[in-house]
Amino acid sequence: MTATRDEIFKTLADPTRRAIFERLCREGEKTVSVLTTGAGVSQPVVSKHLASLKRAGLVRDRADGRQTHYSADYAALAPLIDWAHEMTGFWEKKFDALEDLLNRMDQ
Amino acid sequence: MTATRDEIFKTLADPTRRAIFERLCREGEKTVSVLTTGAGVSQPVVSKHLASLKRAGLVRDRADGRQTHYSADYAALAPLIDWAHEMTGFWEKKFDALEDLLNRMDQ
DNA sequence: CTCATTCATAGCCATCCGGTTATACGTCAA
DNA sequence: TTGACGTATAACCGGATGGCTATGAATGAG
Repeated sequence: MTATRDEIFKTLADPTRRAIFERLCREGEKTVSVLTTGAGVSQPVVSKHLASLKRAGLVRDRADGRQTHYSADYAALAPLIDWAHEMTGFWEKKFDALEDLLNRMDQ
Repeated sequence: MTATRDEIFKTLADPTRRAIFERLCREGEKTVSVLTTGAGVSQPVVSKHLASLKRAGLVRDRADGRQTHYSADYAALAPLIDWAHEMTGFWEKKFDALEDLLNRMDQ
């Protein structure tokens, strides 16, 4: 369930897979056949990528007769955003420390 | 120079490489030999990862005698953050659209 | 029932990639 | 100059992975 940061990064690293996820984000719920048109790869490949995305918690699937509807799970991006903000946060800390130092030197 | 989003994702996908970047973010500038201690891999591997990070614009290097100092370039994370926010943004738009629809049905 | 449709899985292959050791290159010390 | 040190590169290897085709499984249509 709780996808690791590593899984999320690895899953989004592939351009084809990221494009599928991006399309689900932009256009909402889509079936596999619809996603296959315009994906540039065969249907089995799309299914495999969707399975990866699901494993990483990035998409949900909903069975409906013989077709499966996939949709993006936006909340799954939170760990990625948090990590990035944490990393840039270290920079701000250093900047603050420098500022403090300069202020102290000023006095 | 301007690293593509794909390069950034691919570069950060590897755990070892991401750990090196993370350490540079947390602890600031470090030499290759220092980074090698605790990296869990050999020095050539660290050098190769640093070259990848540099290619993606995630780190800078500074030559100093026979050692090379590497440091994180925090600004390089911006495309990643922007992309993630854009993706979640589509969700908010849909939410707003739903809200609008409900409001209109209410009238 | 029969056949088409939709999707997932299996099996295969080529390529990529992260790891290794060996080595070359440049720099500082003696 | 000689040798030790720090780093980058070369050559190589095994495993992971993204693509394909073929096929199976389940459902809907006729």
